[in-house]
Amino acid sequence: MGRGKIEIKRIENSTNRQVTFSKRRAGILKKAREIGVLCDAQVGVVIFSSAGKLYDYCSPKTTLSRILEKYQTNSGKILWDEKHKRLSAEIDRIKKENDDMQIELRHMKGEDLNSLQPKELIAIEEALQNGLTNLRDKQMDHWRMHRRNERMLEDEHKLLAFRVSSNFSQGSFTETSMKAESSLKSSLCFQHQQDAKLSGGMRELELGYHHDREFTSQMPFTFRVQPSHPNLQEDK
Amino acid sequence: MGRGKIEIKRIENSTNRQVTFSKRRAGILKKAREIGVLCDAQVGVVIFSSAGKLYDYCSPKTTLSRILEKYQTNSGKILWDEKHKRLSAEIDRIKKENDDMQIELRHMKGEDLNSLQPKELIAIEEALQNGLTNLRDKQMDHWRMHRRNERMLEDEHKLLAFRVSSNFSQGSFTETSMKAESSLKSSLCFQHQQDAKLSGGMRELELGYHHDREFTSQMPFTFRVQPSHPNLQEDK
DNA sequence: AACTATTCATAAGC
DNA sequence: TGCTTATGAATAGTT
Repeated sequence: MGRGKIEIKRIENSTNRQVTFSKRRAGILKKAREIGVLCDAQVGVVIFSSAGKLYDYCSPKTTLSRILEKYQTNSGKILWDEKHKRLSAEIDRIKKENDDMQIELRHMKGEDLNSLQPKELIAIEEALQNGLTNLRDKQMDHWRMHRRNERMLEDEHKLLAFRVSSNFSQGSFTETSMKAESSLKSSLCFQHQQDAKLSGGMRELELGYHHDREFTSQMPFTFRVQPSHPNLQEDK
Repeated sequence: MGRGKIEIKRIENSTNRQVTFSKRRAGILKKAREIGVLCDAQVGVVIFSSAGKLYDYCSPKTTLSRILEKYQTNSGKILWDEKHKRLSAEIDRIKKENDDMQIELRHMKGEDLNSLQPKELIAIEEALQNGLTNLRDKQMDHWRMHRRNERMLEDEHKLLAFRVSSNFSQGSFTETSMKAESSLKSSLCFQHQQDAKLSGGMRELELGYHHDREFTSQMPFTFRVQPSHPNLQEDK
């Protein structure tokens, strides 16, 4: 389509090649635009001149990224770089891990058990039983800590009550009152408090329990016991 | 360039559009090939029809990947960024899901309970208890199925034994022996077998259990019972 | 799918 | 590069 027919082979004259490139490039991009409009197609074109200059076209309402993404899902060919491969591989890996855990979790909740063999059911039963044992141990720990803390506060309360009363009656601390206090200390399980002070943050943790008024009602009935001092007042 | 000039706008007639698409697509791909040869250019073309079908062209001696890589370094635009971000976001999302499940699973196994509040412990305890209940229901189902199958086989065995013995003693089935068999059938829990036959594939399933010699040893001790006929021989 | 009348793209020349 | 023009290619509408 020109003044003469040309053979389709590399144009050796560089100027000529450059001119032809410009004309044909414009032609292609125009055609690309046209087919997009006429036929409602999505087109992406990337052209590099022999000099390495870039020209491109992409249908409006989309991006090269999106077209290429679609290209990949559609063709199965992978255009992206190593990093993306790694990301995709990781997604696949995590998804699988996820599915496995989901299944295990369902099983632990007693769901979707139909496909399992008796042997597998036993394994799950053991896991549940084991979990329950561990959990109840932990609950027992909590409970003991709570009880110990309660006793400590009781002791402190008695000690303070003693100090206040001797202060009122004598006006100051005497050797006698100190001695009496010391004796009171050892008669109470005061050592608990010393232990707690040594273990730093533990103290706060334990006090935390005391302030949680819901605690007792939350204890499972298995561990709920009668208070040893039914008349002890809660501090307000 | 056809019988008449056309306006560059979407062709409404779908057949027409499809035909035009085919023609022009071929034209573009041909032009792409030609400019590559004539002008020593590198070309990549991706076209999606309105139906979503993919057509593409890429200069020989290269790949779309390489062209697009060059596109990115040359244009500064990063084609993958969008996709990359989405992948990373998805990874984060799945990982979080994963972690949550991991934690839940640990808790269900009675691990890592230290940071939990008593209230949370109770919730887990309930989940475990519930799981155990569901699981044991399922085990009970299995067990019942197994037992039923066992009974059926026992009955069949008795029936066959009866037939064989009357065959030997009388040489053929007499009315008397038929009557006796009928009476034997109703005295046995033969109805079970009839039920099973009605329910198609169930029979195979149940027989499967009988062949699983590990079954009994796998039953949790809670459901393991004494055989009702301790002297019944297993078939070898 | 083929045909063909037309329009379009473009090679060569300036 | 841009413009012109002759010519071959592409293709719209038809069969």
